[in-house]
Amino acid sequence: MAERIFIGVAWPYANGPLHLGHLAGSYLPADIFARYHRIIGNHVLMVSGSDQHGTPITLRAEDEGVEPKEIVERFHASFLDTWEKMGIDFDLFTTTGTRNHTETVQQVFLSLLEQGYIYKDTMLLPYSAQEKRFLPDRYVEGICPHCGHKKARGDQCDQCGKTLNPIDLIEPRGKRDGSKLEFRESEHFFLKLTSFEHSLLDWIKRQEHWRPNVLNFSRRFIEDGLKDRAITRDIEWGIPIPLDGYDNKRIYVWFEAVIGYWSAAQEWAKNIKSPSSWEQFLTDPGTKSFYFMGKDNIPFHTIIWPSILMGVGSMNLPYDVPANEFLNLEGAKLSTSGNWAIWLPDYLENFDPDPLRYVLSATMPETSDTNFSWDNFVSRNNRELVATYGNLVHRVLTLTYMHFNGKFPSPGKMEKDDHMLMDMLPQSLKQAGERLEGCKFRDALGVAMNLAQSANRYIDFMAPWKTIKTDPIRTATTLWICINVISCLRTLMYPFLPFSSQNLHEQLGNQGTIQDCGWKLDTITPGQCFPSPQPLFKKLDESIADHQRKRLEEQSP
RNA sequence: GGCAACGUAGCUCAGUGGUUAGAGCGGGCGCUUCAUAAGCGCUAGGUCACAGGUUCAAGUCCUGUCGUUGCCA
Repeated sequence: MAERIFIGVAWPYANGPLHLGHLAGSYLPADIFARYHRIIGNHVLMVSGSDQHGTPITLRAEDEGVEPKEIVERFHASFLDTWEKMGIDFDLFTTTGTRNHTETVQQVFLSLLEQGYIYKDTMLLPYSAQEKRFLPDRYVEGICPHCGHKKARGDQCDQCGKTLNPIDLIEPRGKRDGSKLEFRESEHFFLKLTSFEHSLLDWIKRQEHWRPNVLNFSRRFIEDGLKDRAITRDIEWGIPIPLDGYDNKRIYVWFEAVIGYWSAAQEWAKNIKSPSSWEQFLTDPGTKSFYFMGKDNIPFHTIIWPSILMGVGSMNLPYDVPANEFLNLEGAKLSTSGNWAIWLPDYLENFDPDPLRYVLSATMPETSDTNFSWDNFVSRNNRELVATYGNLVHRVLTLTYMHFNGKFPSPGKMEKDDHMLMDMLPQSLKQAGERLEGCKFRDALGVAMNLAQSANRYIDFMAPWKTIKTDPIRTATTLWICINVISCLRTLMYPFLPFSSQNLHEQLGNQGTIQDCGWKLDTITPGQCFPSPQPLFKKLDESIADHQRKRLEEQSP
């Protein structure tokens, strides 16, 4: 029976283009997972959207002298383009800038307020008499109390790396005009996380299928004692508080963005003209929900979002939160501000999507931080994608095309070696399926590559290019089996390599989409025609690695 | 500074307390010629960060040190 699977993916800030870290950490694993569930016949709803609020966006807008709206529209368009070219197939990728999202957030806010899960209190905040307003943490500058750095920001010191509050700074000043700041009381709304402590802990202790890092981190986080957190700020760019008298304040992003999962599901339901169908995905206890993100985002999905859901009531809590660790680049941390990143729009101008999907899947930071290097990219493309998988397909299809006139042959009597390889096909589908369901993506890809290798061994041993001279029936059997392997690989690789799998699907003489074929072996029909074979992947010259690495070093200051 | 993790072959990464620690790539040697000079076999390569401890048995569990990462103060 078909299951329902809800997939929420972290919302990227619309203040710059997407890079490799976004893809490896969140969007690629989510897409692989979604494609697998769709091809086995489950009902999938995968949503996300661009996060249009938050100070990084207002800062960039001020730097460029434009309205925040202009920034977010530019990058939202860029995101949509990247998803399409990269093959990240959302059911909906919306934004936090929709009226629907504002209404949903405000309803949740009021619901929690009525139930006493949100309350009012005052905080001491930096106030600029010059600008006549409270300043966000990042607009405050001063001397770091730890290392004496003169230009520490209100949220963090870049020299010693410590996180700060504006009130910690010595001689705090406004970042833009350098004016002296005072601290004034400001009224704000707080989310009463303390009231969810017990139910959260009970719930988390039962999530034994979670990744150890996610589970341990979340459990300790709660056991150390939760603190109520302010969910409003003195800013003008964001979602208004749905009460009179708070015109200069907005709901803060970390509360509002996670509610996007809900508003996106509603928007999707409206789009398909079935406005209540979101409920099946978010409230039906039979639906499993998965949230994909990087490790920096864990507490928002294992503590804050579940608290909101518990507070609202009758909502599904996350079934799994398979957060990834981080991807490094050429041995160093990715840095957006330092321009140490591979930007996806730039990548896509020079390369195909599947090689990157392959390399990132093979080195996905599932259990610890991993490293991406251009050397490794070129090497894995050439040695694994092209040589092991692509070349297997090409050698089998060209041999068959040559000797059997572009038609699949009829097999003769099957021997022991034939059965051994054929038996691997359903086994591989089963094994890879289990690993995909458990979010072990590297392992699942390994199952597919292992099958390709076994087929290479088999064809070498059988040497159909020799037997064709003496035993056409033996040759027909060998190639018929190899084509079945290829047909199976087309399915196994589909979640990882959707473009080349569809290509192979067509090279095998099929119509329609591979997704409609299901997660099973389509045994080859003898006599079926197929077109003249074309290589699935391009071999890359090794100088490309040097060239790209130099480009990276030059772009980084 | 507190919490959570990570540290394994030249490189990228696996490894549930239980033989002699694995895979792929790269290196060396050989075979093959259908295929994008692709494929296959054999082989070398390790103080499992370091130091203690628990155990019949530790890469795995515990303590400390060093290094890296994330969250928090």
